[in-house]
Amino acid sequence: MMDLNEDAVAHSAISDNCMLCDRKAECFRKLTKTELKKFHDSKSTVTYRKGETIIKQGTQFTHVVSFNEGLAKLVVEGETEKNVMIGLVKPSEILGGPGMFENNRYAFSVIALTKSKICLIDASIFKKIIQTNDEFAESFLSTFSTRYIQAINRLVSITQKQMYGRVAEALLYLSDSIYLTDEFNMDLSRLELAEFTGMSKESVSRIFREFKEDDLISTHGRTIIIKNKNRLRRIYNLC
DNA sequence: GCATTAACCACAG
DNA sequence: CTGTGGTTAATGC
Repeated sequence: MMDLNEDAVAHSAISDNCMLCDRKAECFRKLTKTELKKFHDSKSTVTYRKGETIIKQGTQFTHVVSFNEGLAKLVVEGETEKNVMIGLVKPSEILGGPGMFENNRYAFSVIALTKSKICLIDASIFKKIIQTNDEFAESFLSTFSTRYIQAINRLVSITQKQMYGRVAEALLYLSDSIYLTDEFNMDLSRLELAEFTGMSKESVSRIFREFKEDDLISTHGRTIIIKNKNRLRRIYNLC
């Protein structure tokens, strides 16, 4: 697994050449030179700005996405105006998902939260290599499964936990799985935190205020400092 | 009944 | 977009 600390970022390189690129998703490291060249010859590299839609739910499944730089949210668009956020996406992960084998439509949307760089890979070539290279297939299945489990966990949290537990969960997720530090710049708006926790944005605000009053966290602008992670964990487990 | 949980609304910054 | 206060409805002692 690649980490996000400054050193790693500074020393890793996105290359236009797939063979040299340090940022490609894990499964591509299992490929032979010939296979990798097939991807290289057909891929396109794209940069998205904050707020741009990288994958739109419901559209034709034409490409698999290698997410190589930035931060994005993975959301399911429901019947109402509100989205449900399954989780965040950071480098380097392969994004495709269930639609590729099911109805040939993307099952969710992916939206950039910061400037992001990705590679678009032809889905038919991707599927072909899944059939011929089992190590590649297994590696892909592994990240696929991680998302699947995450989606199930979101479902359980949103239906069974109460608000304090869900906000604590969001903070722990950001700190432990995304930013890998207890002090970070919050890239999610209150509305997006509401999408993640399945709450109203007002309730998110209220609980943030209470967490600040209880000295569990502090904020300076968009910076969040987690001051008492053990108590947050307790709240997550109990509520 | 009364307390708790949490969404919706209105409004100010 | 963010934060607050008031209102309201459902659920649980």
